[in-house]
Amino acid sequence: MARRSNIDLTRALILGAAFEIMEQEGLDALSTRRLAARLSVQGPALYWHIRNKDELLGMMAASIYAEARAAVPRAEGWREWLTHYGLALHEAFRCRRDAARLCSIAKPIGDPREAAGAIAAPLVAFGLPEAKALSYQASVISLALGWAIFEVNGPMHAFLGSFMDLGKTFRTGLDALVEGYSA
Amino acid sequence: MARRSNIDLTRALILGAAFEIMEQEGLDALSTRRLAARLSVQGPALYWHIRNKDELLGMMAASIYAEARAAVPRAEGWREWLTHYGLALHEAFRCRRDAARLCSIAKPIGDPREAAGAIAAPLVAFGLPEAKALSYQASVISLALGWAIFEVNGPMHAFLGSFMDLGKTFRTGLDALVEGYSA
DNA sequence: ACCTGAACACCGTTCAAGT
DNA sequence: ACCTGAACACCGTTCAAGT
Repeated sequence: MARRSNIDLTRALILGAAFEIMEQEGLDALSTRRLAARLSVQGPALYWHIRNKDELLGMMAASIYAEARAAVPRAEGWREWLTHYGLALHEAFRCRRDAARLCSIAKPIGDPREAAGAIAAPLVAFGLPEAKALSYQASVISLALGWAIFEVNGPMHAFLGSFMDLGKTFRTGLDALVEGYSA
Repeated sequence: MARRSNIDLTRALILGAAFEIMEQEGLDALSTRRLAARLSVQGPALYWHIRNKDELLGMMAASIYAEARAAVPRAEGWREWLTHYGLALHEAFRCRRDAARLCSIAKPIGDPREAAGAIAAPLVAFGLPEAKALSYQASVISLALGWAIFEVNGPMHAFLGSFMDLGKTFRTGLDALVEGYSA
């Protein structure tokens, strides 16, 4: 990635650079000063474009959730969709370094009612009432996030990995959860 | 809590003070310098007793898990125990301020094999094989932690709370998970 | 053995000033 | 409109020196 200069900063540019730092050096290395340096700019310059670091983290988390939703393959029923959504989230939290940690500290951005509608939509399309759709998804997200947090925590990963296959065990739990909702 | 002085520092004293700060001022306020100040001592003094801040956080997390395990009432079968364990964890993560955030970043301390045995014991006592016991508990812990992380995140709590009853929805998910394991 | 003082290399954020 | 320089109030950790 060549060093830029004399190019206007934009929120998209900032978001991209933030992901690059998080993936290459980890969430702890994502400081406003380093981020600015990668954009060939001084630290305070960022504050013209973003309110503060929390807003940036919120944007990053929203982008991760959106990507996972988009990665869910076409399903034939809400059970199948929910399972694949859980798998996609779990994958997203693990493939992008520190994504799980990021999503656990990020504050939501945007309008709740709007977001809720968009989140529930795929399940509502299969005939589930919106309240149930949101309830089911909240648990699936929680399970995926909780698992990913442990898997992404280096020493905890080693700890758990010493007596179980993490991927398989997550799948077993996810299947049990979806199965339980069917009953 | 009267200001101490001229009293030897011990790991127990440090742990207690750390919990006080976390509960009263939040995890972000738990810096080594503040912790030392509360113990009427200079920052570097802590490093004689603990290896570093990570070790301290690990001790705190272990203590939270142990407390939740101890809070589970007598059960008549593994399903009942598992459900109450999930509820106790959820409660522990919510009643102690920032406990969920702490547990999601804390690195495990101590010997894995030893810990695994202790963790699995209650379910093994009900006749479950250790591998299953650990698998079931890992998912219950993940679900409780994932939920708690969202509930404990102020803006996220408001966001989710605007369209669901958090406590009830967690309970529904936990029941579905345990039900699913029974099938 | 246990603690202090001083230092190192950082943070997020603010704000006047520059262009 | 957009960015810089300087500053404020912090971090975790190390290490020689004190007692």
